[in-house]
Amino acid sequence: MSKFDEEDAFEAASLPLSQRAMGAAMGARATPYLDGLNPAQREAVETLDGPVLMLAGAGTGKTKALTARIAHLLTTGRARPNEVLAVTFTNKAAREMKNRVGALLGEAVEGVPWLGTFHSICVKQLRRHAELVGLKSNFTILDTDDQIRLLKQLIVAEGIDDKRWPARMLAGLIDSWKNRAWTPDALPASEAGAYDNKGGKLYAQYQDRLRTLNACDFGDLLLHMVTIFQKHPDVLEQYQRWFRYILVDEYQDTNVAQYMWLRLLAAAHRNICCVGDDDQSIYGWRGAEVGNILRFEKDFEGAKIVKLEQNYRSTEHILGAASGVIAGNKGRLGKTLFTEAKGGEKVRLIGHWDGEEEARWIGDEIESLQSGTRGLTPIGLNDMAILVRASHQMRSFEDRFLTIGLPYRVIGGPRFYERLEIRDAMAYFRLAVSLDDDLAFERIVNTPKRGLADKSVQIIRAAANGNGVSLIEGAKIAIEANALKGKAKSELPKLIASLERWHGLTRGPLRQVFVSEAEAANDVVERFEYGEPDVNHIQLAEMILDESGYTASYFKPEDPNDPDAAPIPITPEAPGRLDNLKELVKALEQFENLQGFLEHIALVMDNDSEDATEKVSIMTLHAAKGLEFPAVFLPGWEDGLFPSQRSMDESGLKGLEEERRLAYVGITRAEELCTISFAGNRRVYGQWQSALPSRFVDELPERHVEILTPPGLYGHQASTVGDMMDALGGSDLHEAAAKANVYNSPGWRRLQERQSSRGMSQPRESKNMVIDAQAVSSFTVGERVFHQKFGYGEIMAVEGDKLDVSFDKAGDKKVVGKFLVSADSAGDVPF
DNA sequence: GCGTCCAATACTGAG
DNA sequence: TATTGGACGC
Repeated sequence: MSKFDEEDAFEAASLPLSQRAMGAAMGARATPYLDGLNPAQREAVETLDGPVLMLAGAGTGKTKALTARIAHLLTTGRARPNEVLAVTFTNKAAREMKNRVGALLGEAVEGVPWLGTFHSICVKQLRRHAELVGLKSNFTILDTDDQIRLLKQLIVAEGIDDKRWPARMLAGLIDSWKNRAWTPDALPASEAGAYDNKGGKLYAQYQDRLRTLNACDFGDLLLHMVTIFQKHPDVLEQYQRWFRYILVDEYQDTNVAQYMWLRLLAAAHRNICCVGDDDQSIYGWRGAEVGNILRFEKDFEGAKIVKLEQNYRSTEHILGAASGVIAGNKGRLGKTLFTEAKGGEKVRLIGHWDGEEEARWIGDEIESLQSGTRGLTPIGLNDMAILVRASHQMRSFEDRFLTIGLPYRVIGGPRFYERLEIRDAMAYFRLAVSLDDDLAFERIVNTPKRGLADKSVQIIRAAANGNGVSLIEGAKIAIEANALKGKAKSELPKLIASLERWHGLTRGPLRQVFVSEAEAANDVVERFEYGEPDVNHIQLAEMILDESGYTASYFKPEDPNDPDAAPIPITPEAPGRLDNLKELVKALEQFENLQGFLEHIALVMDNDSEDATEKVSIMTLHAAKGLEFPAVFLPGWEDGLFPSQRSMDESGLKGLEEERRLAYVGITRAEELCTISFAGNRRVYGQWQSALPSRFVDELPERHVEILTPPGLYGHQASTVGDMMDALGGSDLHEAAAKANVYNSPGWRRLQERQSSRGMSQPRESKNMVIDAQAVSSFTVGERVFHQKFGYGEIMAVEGDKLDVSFDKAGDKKVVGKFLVSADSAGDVPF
């Protein structure tokens, strides 16, 4: 938003009431957005004054209610668009809400300018008041990577062994302190002692350092605003008058800092409407306090509580399964979701031998759903999603889908701006905008390589520190003092000259402009502004990437003697990096200048590219919150993976309950078809590990679940591996062995137990196909064996189920017996 | 100062 | 297994 819009907004807040009433009269329009709301939703929409807590279960139309509420505020003239503050957690949610408000209101009313994430709104505010916390309004926002580099410098300077005390750990601590709105001086003694007793000290140093760098991290955005509101009541009052109506999405995910920020803003008028679902609180690990939602009534006395309990999203079975799982949690606010939808498919459950098998099966399943075999209506790829617990699970799906040519998109993978080349390019842009951005300077001073490595940087840094100036000024001093040698001596002046030239091109010539009467009254005598620059920011960006030699550094000339020969990439990923840089430059088109762009990148830019082609979505359960799909796959339901071992170790029962909510979120994303799966074995760090099915599997109510049989074994009689291979019609031993052992995995046995206890039909002849456990796991020293991955080998030693095997090709390994097949029983199958 | 090799480490998760 | 960072050699 431009400066002028902001001024407008301030004026709006101070409009006389009579004029507002006039606006209301003129704005008395039809209210079509109220049609189709159920009584609860309608109540939530129409209760405009005073605190409202909307407890909205999954799929109960909460976004609909929220957007209708905004439309209602505006249409009835209660508020002008700039008097409404609407906060979300993710960019995606903000975008969605913007679109929907726009659609409800048509062209009639401009969207709500103060609709955004906590972070983006805080940046806007902090730019206005930066000086109150010792920053300039053009401060830079550091991402996690910058943050860790900076911390590392401080840690090393303190003489701490950063091996034993990693910077990441400190970053995590500081982040959690900021989430709880603890500034260094307010840090409880119990916390300050963390990190080898130096946590508090380093936190203070870090904040000082950020201030001198004119920078802040994500956590600071909120923390600084809370500090400002607390120390400068006049500023707070301004915003309280300004934001007459506040709406908050996903309230269950607010951390203490966000909660304080909201409470301060709403304290005067109390027109705050929070929407949340305690059952979907899945961000405890980053400081979210479910307590915030539980104590809403206490904080805002007389709050109206509206429960949205009718689910419009999922079938009866899906809802039943989700409710069954979440019922295992204690201390819920207690909502009872219901649906009028009847019938539909049960939640499907299937066990697999390993993660690859699971990926294969899901790939096949997606293809058959897509083509509508099995008499079902075809489902488009856009309507299917795979939701995983941890991002590393995505890999097996990507691999598989690439081999079968199934189009997919990964949502929320490594963010666009976190990529190496984007960060490098951004560092150049940051320097062009502000020459004293030391972090950016350090990043690119020797990128591409120009002979300015550690030693030169140390000299520059010493010169800068010694004179209390920025690195670029320090560099100039170092040059003056002739402190540099070799290549550095010639390259550094060139770099500085380029940077200064680019900086000069970010703006036009300085010229005197007219002083308004208002300014004159405030003793402004004269005023200068920069004119239009000679080159626009897009040309400038291209110029920087080109002249710095950055783009060229990814390529080498095919033929050094022929200048026209096509350059060839130095690494295989170079062309991709170049594409990303092009995309970066293209994104610049939407902005007026580099500065505006830099902010957008840091805070908003994600890589959910709106792509026209149909694709299956792959994402984490966290990223899936707020989304819905007709068909959802939930793989990897294994204890340790989901629920995550780490979560349980760190937070015990609390952690387990959060995992359970995550399961609830996952199941409730599905509209029609929900398929849960687990694998008995999975590669972790390249090592095979076996696991039991998730305890959440056992919590699924049986009447809502259908158990599927793994493929390939229907109706065949087989008693040996060889027979089975014949039965499978394949000569692939790997596959046959894998299939056979499905029936040995604990998960499979548990499935079977469940089936037989309910008197359900078992997969035919499965008993016969179970390879005798003894045959699989008892080996003798000297025996020849075969392993899926390592090939043939000889048993050297046996310790319980762990075997030392000397493989012919792969060398000596320790493996678990169940991964081995006796070489004899493997037969003479050719490989 | 730069490149290469080896060892340690990582895989919860968002802005 | 993939990546990364530090030690080491040129």
